[in-house]
Amino acid sequence: MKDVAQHAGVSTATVSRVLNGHAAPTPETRERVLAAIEELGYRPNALARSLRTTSTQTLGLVISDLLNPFFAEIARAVEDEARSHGYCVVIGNADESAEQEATYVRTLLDRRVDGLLLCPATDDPGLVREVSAGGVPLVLLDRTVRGATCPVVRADGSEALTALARRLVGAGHSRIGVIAGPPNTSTGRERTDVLTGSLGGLAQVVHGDFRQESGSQAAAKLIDDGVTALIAMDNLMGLGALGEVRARGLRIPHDIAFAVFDDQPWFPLLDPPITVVAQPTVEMGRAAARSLLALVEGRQPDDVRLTAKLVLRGSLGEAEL
Amino acid sequence: MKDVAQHAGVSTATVSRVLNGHAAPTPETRERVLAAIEELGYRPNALARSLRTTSTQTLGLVISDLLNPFFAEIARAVEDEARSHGYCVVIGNADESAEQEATYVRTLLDRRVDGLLLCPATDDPGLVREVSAGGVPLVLLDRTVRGATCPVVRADGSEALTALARRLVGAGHSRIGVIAGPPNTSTGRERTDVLTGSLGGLAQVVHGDFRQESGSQAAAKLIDDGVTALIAMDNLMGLGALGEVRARGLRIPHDIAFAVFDDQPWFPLLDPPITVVAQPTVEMGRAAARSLLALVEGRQPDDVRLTAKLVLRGSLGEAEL
DNA sequence: GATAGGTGTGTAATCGATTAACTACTGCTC
DNA sequence: GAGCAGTAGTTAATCGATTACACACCTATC
Repeated sequence: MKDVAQHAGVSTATVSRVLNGHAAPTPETRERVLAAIEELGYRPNALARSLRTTSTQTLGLVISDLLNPFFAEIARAVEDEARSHGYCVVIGNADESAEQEATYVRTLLDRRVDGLLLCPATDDPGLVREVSAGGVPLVLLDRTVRGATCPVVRADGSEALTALARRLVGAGHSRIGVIAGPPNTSTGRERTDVLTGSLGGLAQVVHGDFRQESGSQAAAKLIDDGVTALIAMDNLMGLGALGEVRARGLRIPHDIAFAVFDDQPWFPLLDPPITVVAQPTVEMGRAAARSLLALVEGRQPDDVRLTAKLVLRGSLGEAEL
Repeated sequence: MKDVAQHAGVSTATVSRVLNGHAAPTPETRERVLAAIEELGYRPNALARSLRTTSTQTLGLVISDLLNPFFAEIARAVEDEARSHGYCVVIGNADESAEQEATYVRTLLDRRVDGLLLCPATDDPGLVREVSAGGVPLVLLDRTVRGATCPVVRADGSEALTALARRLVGAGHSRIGVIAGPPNTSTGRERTDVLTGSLGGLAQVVHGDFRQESGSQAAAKLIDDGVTALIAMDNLMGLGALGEVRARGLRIPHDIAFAVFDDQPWFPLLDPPITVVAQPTVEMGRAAARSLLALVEGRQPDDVRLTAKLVLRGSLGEAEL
């Protein structure tokens, strides 16, 4: 910057003003400065700028698993929305580990992100409190924590799950296997509660960890127990469960009815196509980014609750008639 | 930091020394400083530190599309490897747009990432030159550019593709549809060249853009042209093509043979499971991160060329016998 | 007991921007 | 022509760390 100033025969203050479109400079001075910048190929140092202004134009996003297409899609949407507002997104991968999550959150805070988007790995409010105490804008995404005091953006699957349950019961299923998420995550617990609630005593629950492997194990156990329907509470566990079903040569929906919470582009390609509860992932991501940006700008956004929809495709068999 | 120093009755220099495990401080002083840090909940400002040290402990990763599981997996691997070396990764989404790619690269440079990992959207070397001119360590990933002078990490699919071609020809296919990537990307061109080379005049090529939609369109055109086999050059176009095949009620492999470059966890679940050329994505990501870190540390890593493998699963029909 | 060599800390410059406060100049009014 | 307003640009403090250099003190040595 000093070089540019010298080159243009002005002070660094003037260069800075030109750069930031500030009040003062004469068109003529402006030209000179811009020419010098061009000539020297000068680019301002964002670190120095941020240090001075205490704004990094950066949002942090900590998610559980980038490999999970659900989160990848969310990340993509967040990034899109943020960029359109001139913000960058730094993504942190927590790997469903509370410890790694905390590490990442702290790293991002150390780097002075302007705001933080968090898909908490557990419903323990400790980390959330820590962030709030630091005065950094925080929005929770997809999952919440106990006694959260910050805005939350999530999908509500109750209606869709209730409808799904009603159909299965109506079609005469009496042993229904639920591959649930971890009970210490809000989504894991809530979805399962809704489902078991509307299934009465017909539900048989096995908890997984939102990963493929746990899905196949849970499916194996439930099939051994003689369930006639399987519902996986997230797409990765669904993938695992599907593998197990195939491995045993069971036909969907003839031998077993099947549904997954969370849609994927390849579900319609299966034979039969898989019935799902589809979450509005892109909208969730965008809404979360918008809420966070509002918070960063000093406004107080409301919680956002988008509704998930039941998409019938045939894998439930006669329950869909 | 000043507060901590005051609290511990020392100077900021001493605090800094304690923080960085430097030579000097007495165990006793150390204790006092650490206690003060603890008490005040002090966390150092990474921006200030980076400004001073000119090291951000951050790598930049610019990829074409986070929604493409291939890149998501790579991103994940890069992040993993980087973290294990104490580095953060900032991910930028270029959306297969050269312009957005350039914007992102510049943003990352402005933020003084210690190194940059790039999956170039086109094979135009302009951007790469710009980065190199800035003296920032750069490694290309998956794709290269014309006359690249920096290390490149990629998968070599020639052998697998040649084997695939031989099988199809051997099984008597005489019109083979190739859904190719954009000709202005190195992967798009190379894979197609290898394939058409070994297919002699039997190949019929339609170019897509590595997205699902272009895959279905290309498939439609090729099927209309009467091909008896389809090969998609990336998983998203494969997804699109598969949709088109299904929509027309064609059976694989009976009516049409099918293969995809790039494996996905759900390919084995299709009926029949899809034959693929599997790239070692995780290894690519890790290798790229390692190469970049080597470069950052002043060493000169070699290019890395990992081999992709043909995985036969049944979607080629008699070509697999 | 003066000198040299070590050790542990403090002082202050520095990284590269932003910006409040100030100065210098121009032009206008009475 | 003195006074005032307004404009364009400069000077220097500041953000929060790191670190070269200086300093004070202690111990060995001759």
